[in-house]
Amino acid sequence: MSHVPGMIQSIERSSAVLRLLAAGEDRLRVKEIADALGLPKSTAHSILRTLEHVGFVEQDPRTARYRLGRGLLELGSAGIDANELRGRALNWADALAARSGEEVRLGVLRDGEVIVVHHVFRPDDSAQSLDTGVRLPAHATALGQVLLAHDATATEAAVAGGLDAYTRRTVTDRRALARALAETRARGWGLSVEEWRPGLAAIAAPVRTSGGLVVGAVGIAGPVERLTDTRRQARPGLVEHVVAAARSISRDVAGS
Amino acid sequence: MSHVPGMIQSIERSSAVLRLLAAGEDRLRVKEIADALGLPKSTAHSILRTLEHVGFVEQDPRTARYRLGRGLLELGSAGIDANELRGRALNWADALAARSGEEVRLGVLRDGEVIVVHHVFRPDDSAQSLDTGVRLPAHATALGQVLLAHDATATEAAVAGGLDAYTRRTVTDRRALARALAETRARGWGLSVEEWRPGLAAIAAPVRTSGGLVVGAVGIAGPVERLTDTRRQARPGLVEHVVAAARSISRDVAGS
DNA sequence: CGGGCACGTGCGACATTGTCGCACGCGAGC
DNA sequence: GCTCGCGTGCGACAATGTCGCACGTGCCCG
Repeated sequence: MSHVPGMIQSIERSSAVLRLLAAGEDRLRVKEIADALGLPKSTAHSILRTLEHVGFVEQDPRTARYRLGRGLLELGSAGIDANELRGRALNWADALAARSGEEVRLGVLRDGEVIVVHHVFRPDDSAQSLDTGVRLPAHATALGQVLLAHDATATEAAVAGGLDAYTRRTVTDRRALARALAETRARGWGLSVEEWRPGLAAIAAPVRTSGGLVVGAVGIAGPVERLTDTRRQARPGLVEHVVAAARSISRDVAGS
Repeated sequence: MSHVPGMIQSIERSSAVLRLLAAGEDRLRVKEIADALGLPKSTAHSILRTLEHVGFVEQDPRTARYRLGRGLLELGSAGIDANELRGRALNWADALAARSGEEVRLGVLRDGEVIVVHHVFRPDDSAQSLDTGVRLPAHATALGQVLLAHDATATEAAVAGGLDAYTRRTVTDRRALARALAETRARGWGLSVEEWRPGLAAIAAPVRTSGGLVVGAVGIAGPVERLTDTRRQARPGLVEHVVAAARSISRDVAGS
């Protein structure tokens, strides 16, 4: 563990810990980190405890292994919060509802659930209730699947907490969820067909910062027969509207 | 400046400095950082000097202002390096060359330039030279513009270092470059028409980690009349191939 | 089932290190 | 030219980081 006189040794050591965790795919234990850096176990533990406290490192309670924390990863994005996200998304969400003819939701991931931070009614006069502030299960909704697709930590927590069934089509199997999330990442948008409510489908796409981090998702929801074709695949025109709206919001967020 | 007993105070302070620099768009001076955190100027300076030494902070020598450093931003990309990126991209790049009928390049941003880490020849028998290892100007190439579009620090450095003209169509104006990069971000791929070499055009798309960070770009290059239509816009079929290849590579990177 | 071992955690003594006042040089503004 | 504000670095010393040790937990093996 190299130290240059005149530099603050404990800060040098903490940066070495962060680099070590970033360099490998495996999570590491206190002992492994201490050995790798040539530090006594107690010293390494003190550093990790502090890094955990400031959010730069996270420890899996089951395995006691450490990895980089969300607080560090978020340093690359300009700390955009839910209020700012809504402010940036307002007009685009209205436009999306008008174009798609469906209701629109904007959501963020908090404590393993989707929080709806903005909701636009379907443009017709049907009976609708305002959803803003509502929490939705991440694994059973298109918004949630888009957000989970780019947040491995939250996905693990969701799987560990159990994947509840809301309909007989809800994805409740860990491997099936992983497949759905991989597909969502690959095509750039998510689809949920009767996983949350019978008869309802939803399409969602990620909102990103200029650094590319996913900080929210925007989507439409409506009856299955309107959102999907006879093979229960998303209708391309609607996908295009959702993806375009997500991009527009992302552009606004990036300019902030 | 809050301190919790039992935590290493100097590490807490260094994390507060990093968060402060991440929170605002402006670079900050020693004095401003010290005042914002309620620390004596000398203490703040010691922390910044160490953070600079470990690469987590950089100081502009002309203005003495500090910003987050590349060493910190690279921690978020899970230490994926150029070799691993090439390994993940090999087969997809071959497939892209076959589908598009054009040559393919995979690039990463290093020291303000694009380094070609992988190059696939055009499937015909025309004369071609291997480009692997070559450095290309970031602002004048589609690969580079995609990478700059997601790296504000590198963009500023490029602008500060001067935007050289390679053809009469190269973007050399700061504002024009910002517009091109915003457009690249918004549509999810980049286009360069005779900006690097007369008669040549290129289309590129970003390769991302599972967290959404852009760690490379993949693209095709060929004669203008083949890559663009009569209005010098990218041909949609080719865009589709490039974007699909970037997604496939991203999926492989995310699974690593 | 019991014992041994490895590990993570936390306490506390004390040596070392981080803190921070001060001085100086530089640049900008008047 | 003078003044002021700032960044930088030196060095005294108080505070803090270091780290050995003890303990509890979980796992493995006989």
